[in-house]
Amino acid sequence: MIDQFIAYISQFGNLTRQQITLIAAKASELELRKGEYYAEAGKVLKQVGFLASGIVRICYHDNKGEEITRYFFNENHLLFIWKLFEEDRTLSECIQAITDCKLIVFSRKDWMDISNAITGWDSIVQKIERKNLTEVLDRRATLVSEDATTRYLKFLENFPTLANQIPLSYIASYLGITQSSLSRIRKNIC
Amino acid sequence: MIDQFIAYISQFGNLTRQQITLIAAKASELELRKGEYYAEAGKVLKQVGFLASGIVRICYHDNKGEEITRYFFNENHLLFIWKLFEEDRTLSECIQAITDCKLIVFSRKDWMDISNAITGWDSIVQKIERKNLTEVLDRRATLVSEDATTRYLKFLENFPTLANQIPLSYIASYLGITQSSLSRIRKNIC
DNA sequence: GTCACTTTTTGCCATTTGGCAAATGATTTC
DNA sequence: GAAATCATTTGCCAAATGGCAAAAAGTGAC
Repeated sequence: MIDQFIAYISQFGNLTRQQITLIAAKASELELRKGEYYAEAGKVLKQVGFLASGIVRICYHDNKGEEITRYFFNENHLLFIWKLFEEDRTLSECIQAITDCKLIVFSRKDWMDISNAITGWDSIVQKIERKNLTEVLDRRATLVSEDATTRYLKFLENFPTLANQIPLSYIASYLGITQSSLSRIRKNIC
Repeated sequence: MIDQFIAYISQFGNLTRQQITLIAAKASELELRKGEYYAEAGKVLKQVGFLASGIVRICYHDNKGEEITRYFFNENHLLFIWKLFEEDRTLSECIQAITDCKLIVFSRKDWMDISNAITGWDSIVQKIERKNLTEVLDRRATLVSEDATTRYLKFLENFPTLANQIPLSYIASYLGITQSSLSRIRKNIC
């Protein structure tokens, strides 16, 4: 599983064998069952997490107490990497496994050790962070100006493997529509 | 005007007098008239721009040819700083002045010279980039699940100084609603 | 297979928002 | 100040979406 993480990182910059050994030594594995939380709103994000397999969602409670899904991540994503190095690391959203998940995690300290030991690490991580943030931004931002059917079609494009794996209620909430509207939209499309 | 830029940067990290002199030497000023474009979709972003005064909007054309406003920036923002260092610097959106604007600009090369000359520069810029991206993301992403009135109220919160300075058509497009809906919403609120 | 449980679909109607065109208001130009 | 132009509001009706509850379909345990 660590190989998968190394392969992911290597897309963004080269690592020597020594460096890989160092990273592997710091890494630990984490499994989450469907429904479990990786991180909770109001708490501080304490570790870097790489999703090796499974699906998580980012969600929050709005002021009416509704639980709203803001985003999905599937395998090969660093979870909320940008949050770990902001001044305020308190989360406003939670991260929940919606299928069984396997992760590689690093404590914040180990991650910083790696950063100090490996020249170019920060630049690699910055590229990943930028890619993740702009991807989330593009996918969410364009939803605003679309009607419900187009939103759903975009969801299918953006997350082609997810549609049959997760409850429709999460998808509806991600799209900002009700579950019954989504159901009707699906009927019209198929 | 360069002082304003230095003050902005200094929020994110300290600079010596020497470093400030270097930055000032590389900076140049740019004025845009209302309606002029700072950058256009399909072209490559060639410079770093700091908006010292005025308002710009980010907009694009959807597949029906509609022009859609995706975001606004007012003074004290680095414009699309994250885009300048992606592999593909081709813009999918344009940046248009919607009031008269004053900017400080740096060519990509000068910016990289500064980066090489000033230790810690990259880390300062990274903080700014992260702050900008997460701010845009938070503001846009939450719109999806709100109704039109709530969207407009959030716009007023997020951009308190903008409401009376820019055409309602831009605001409506930013909110993903029609101009007539926005007009009715405004009537109900006031 | 049956039961209990959860998820998804459907029907009915209310509400919100869109589409279009005309009217009003604001701004600029001469 | 009048004319021309642009921005905003309004009226009318249609279309899209929401709210609620019941029905149907799917899932897992025994």
